[in-house]
Amino acid sequence: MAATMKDIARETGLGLATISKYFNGGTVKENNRLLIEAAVKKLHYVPNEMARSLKTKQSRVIGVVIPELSNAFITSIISAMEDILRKKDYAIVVCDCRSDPRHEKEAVEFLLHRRVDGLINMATDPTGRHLKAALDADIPILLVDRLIDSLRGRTSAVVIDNAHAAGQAVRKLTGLGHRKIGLVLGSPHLYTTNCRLTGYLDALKEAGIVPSEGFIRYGDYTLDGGYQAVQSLMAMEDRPTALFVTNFEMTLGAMLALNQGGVRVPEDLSVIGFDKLELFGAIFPDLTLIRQPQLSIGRESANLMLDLLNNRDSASHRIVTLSTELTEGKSVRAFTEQATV
Amino acid sequence: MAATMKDIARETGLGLATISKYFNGGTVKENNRLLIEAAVKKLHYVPNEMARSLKTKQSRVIGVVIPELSNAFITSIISAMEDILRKKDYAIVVCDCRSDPRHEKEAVEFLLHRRVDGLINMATDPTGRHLKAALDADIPILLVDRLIDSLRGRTSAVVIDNAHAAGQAVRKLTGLGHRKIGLVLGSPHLYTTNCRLTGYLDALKEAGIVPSEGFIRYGDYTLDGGYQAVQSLMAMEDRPTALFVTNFEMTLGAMLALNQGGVRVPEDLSVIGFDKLELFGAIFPDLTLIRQPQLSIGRESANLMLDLLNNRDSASHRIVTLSTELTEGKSVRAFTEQATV
DNA sequence: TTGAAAGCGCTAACAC
DNA sequence: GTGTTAGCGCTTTCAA
Repeated sequence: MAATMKDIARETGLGLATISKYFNGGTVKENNRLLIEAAVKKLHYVPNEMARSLKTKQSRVIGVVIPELSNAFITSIISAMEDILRKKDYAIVVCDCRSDPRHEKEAVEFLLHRRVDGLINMATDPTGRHLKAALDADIPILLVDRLIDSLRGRTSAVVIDNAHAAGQAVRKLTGLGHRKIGLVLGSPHLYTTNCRLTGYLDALKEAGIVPSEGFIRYGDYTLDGGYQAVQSLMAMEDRPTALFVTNFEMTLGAMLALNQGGVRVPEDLSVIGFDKLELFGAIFPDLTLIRQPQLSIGRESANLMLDLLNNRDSASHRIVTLSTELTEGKSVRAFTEQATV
Repeated sequence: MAATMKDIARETGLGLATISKYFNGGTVKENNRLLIEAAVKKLHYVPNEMARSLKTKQSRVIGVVIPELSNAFITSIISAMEDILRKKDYAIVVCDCRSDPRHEKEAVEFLLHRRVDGLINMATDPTGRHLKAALDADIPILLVDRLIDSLRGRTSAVVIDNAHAAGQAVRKLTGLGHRKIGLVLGSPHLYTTNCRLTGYLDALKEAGIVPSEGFIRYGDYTLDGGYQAVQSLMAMEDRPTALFVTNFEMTLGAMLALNQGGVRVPEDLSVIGFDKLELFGAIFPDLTLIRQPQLSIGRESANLMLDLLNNRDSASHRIVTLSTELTEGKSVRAFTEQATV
């Protein structure tokens, strides 16, 4: 059905090689150029990228495996990546593995069959087993947001400085005199969870505060999890005077729990949230929060991948660490005795 | 580098065809099966989907062109689609055109080069010009959420009954005695905007109410647009007693404007919103709203596309219209004189 | 500048 | 059941 280069060769009376050269930016006699262009129009010729890929051994496709597509943090990163990659004529095929390691592994294999030139992964499986096949295939792998210990040196990565981010928040709070600081973390064992916990503990230590297990909750990075965590935190007899919540959804959940529980922010409780996504600003405009640079994460990832693709030989794996920012709002105030009433 | 079928043929001493048959589910002698499997393991053989595509003239890729990836309504549809498509071994490559018709056209061409087997499009360009090339290429096209008049009969589609949806909302309101009903629409000329407007007008007519231009606002389907629209609506001297907002983001914006403006819902104003997305339920749990079945939209789309792919011959284009649901909340009450104070 | 020809990795007749 | 072979649409030497 569809016209091929052969068709346009016949139509123009030229050889295949000439047509090919024309499409690849080679020099062709003016006259022949016109001929070719006319034939292309006439026959609705569309180059077949698959055939080309077979020959060049480059699919110009990057596989992207993520835990969840319906997550604003993730989609904003992907948008930024796609922008850059598509400009370089790379397509991305996104696989949402629903935070299921089994699906994740299948997704990687699926993409490998399709001969993606590279793989970008926001890993669900912290062991990195799902990437074994990709490692074998020797294509560049880029981890985003979450590092995998066992793969150190074998992949590149773009992450934020999680420990520092948590430290920023907690130091802000201790600086204001708070000593009982609640922490709402994501699922245990997740890379970001651990890092943020470390940052929290370090900052407390700095301030000479002995951490209390009771102030630490795991909220699964979900709205509901954050809601529950904060409810239980507020139900303590000796409850925290300040709170640091470590992702977007949980911060939302936390605020809802506080609103519903009649806890005033910052009068009764100082709160620092996480991730300034669009919706957020609108809903809780005055929240103090730690902002991750999603745009930069996406851009850096795309550029790093492009780099990796162009320097296949060198084992040039890098870890890019982006820093976060503390956005001042009005949800934090200095600790005073009365505040805890 | 990567092993090919030839390699595993050599390794096993079998013929190419046998290997191929093995991979395509043909019957192979038990002994040879074992041989092949061993060789696959040993050589890390991974089938090359591109070569296969070249031969079979099927890429098993569906292109998806959407206006915006960072939109929860859209991503929830895509997730549902991907689930089904991937089970049938189809990949989707998603292109986010940022609501820009030029990008949209480029995206379609980009996908056509890659020889996608089908195209799913939530159209930005209402003229449908961007799909011309795809029509020429004679691949199945499926419109989602937005119909394109000029393409009637040449594409399939999955949409909701927009007019009915708006009617449901407005009838609810008129049934409760409201006669001054504000309407916040998306961008003018968009398919859904028009349909929803029609539904609104029809329902008013039914109730014997003469529509007032002043009660109709265009909010661009954005949070900000909704916010502005509602602010201006509330600033009217003779303001509406009820409000229907026609998408998720704008409903959010509307609620924020109302909260900030000190307008009580439903005491001062009855409100019906749109799209029950996860976050929403948590933030405004008691909102009465029109719910679109995103999951079904995604599933129907995937299944319809699969169908189209399998019945290439028949001109079996269909439009599937899904219905919406009115979810009762507490943001609506009967009109009383005092209410408008 | 142009053309002929080989081959990328696979499938699908067809013959054995 | 299995092997031989001819392409799929393109790129890329190599000669002309």
